[in-house]
Amino acid sequence: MYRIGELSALYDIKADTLRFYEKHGLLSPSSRSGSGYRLYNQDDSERLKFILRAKAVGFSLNDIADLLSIEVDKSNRACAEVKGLVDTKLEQVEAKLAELQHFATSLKSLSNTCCGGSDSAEHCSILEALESSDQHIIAKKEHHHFSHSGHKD
Amino acid sequence: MYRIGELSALYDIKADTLRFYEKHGLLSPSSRSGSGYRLYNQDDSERLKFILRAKAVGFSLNDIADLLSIEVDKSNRACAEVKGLVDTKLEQVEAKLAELQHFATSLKSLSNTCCGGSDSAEHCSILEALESSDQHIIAKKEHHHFSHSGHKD
DNA sequence: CTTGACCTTGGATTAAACTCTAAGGTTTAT
DNA sequence: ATAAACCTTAGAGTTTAATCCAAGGTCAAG
Ligand SMILES: [Zn+2]
Ligand SMILES: [Zn+2]
Ligand SMILES: [Zn+2]
Ligand SMILES: [Zn+2]
Repeated sequence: MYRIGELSALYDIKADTLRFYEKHGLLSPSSRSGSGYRLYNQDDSERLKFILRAKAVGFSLNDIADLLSIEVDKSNRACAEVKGLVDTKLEQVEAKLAELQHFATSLKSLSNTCCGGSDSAEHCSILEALESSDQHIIAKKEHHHFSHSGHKD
Repeated sequence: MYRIGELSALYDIKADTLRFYEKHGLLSPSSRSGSGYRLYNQDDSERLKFILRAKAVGFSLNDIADLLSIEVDKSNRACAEVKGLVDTKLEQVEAKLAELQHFATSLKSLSNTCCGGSDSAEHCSILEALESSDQHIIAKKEHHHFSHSGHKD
C-alpha cells in the first residue's frame, strides 16, 4: 500500500496530479486509511503506469479514460475499438504535424531571406513578407471543411 | 471606413475576434462613429492583414504584438530583432514537431500490431503494450534515439 | 506537548485564442 | 413607428493538464 506521497514519488509526479486524476475519474485509490488518507495498492500502481504510458504516446486524459474503460472490460470489448482510438489519435497527430510542418517551412523561408544584422529593419524582408503576403514565403493553408456538429439554438 | 461587421466579413473572422484583438492591444479602430461604433480605415485593414499572416506562419498573438511593435517603428529597430523572433518561433515549432513525430511513430507501431477485428480485446497487442511498456512499441521520450536514417529533408 | 512533515478539501490560477451571453442602444427599411 | 439587423459593454465559458493555495486534520519524534 502506498500513500499519495509515496506513489507520486515513485513515478516522479506531484501528489496534486494524482488527486487531479482521481477527480477526473482516471485513478482512485482502492482504499482509505482510518483518517482518510488515500491508500493505493499494486493494481492502482499498475493503472497509473498504464495512464502514464498512454500519455507518453500522445493520448489526452479524456482519451485515456476511454482506453481504461476498455482495459477493465477487455474480454467483452473488441480490438476494433482499441485500434479505432489509436487510429483517431494518429489522424489528429498527423493533422497537427502537417500544420506545424507548414509553419516550420514558412518560418525557415522567412529566416533565410533576412540578413539578421543590426541595421535598420526598414526594409526587412520578413516584415515585408508579412505586409504583402509574399506567396513564395508564406504558404497558404488549405481550407479544410471539417463538418463539426456544433449546433446550438 | 469599415464597421466591425464589414471588416470581419472581409476577412472571414468574427466581430468578436476583432474586439478581442482590440482588448489585447493588437488592433484598434482609428475612429468611432457618433454613436460609438468602431470605424476601421484602410491602415487598420492592412494591420489586420499583417496579424492574420503572422498567425498563418505560426506566431501567437503575443508574438504578433512584439512583431507589430517593431513594424510600427521599423526604422529604429534592427533586422536582428525580427529574425530573432522568427528563429525563436522556429525552434519552438521544431520542438513540438519532434514530440508529435514521436507520438506518430508510437501510434503507428501500436496500430500495426493490432488486428483491429471484432474479436475480444483480451489479448489486444495495443492494450498489452500499454500494460507492459513494450520498448519496441512505445519509444521513451528521455531516450534521444534519433538514429532514424530516413530520407533527407 | 509541540514541531514539522504530511495529509485532507475545495477553489483559484495558469496559458491561448477565442466564443458566447445578457442587457441594452442605433440604424435602416417598411 | 416599429421590427430587424446591427452595434455597445463587461464578463463568463471553453479546452487541457495540471499547479498552487488556504485552512485545517494527523502522525512520529523528542
Ligand atoms: Zn536586414
Ligand atoms: Zn530582416
Ligand atoms: Zn485483435
Ligand atoms: Zn488489438
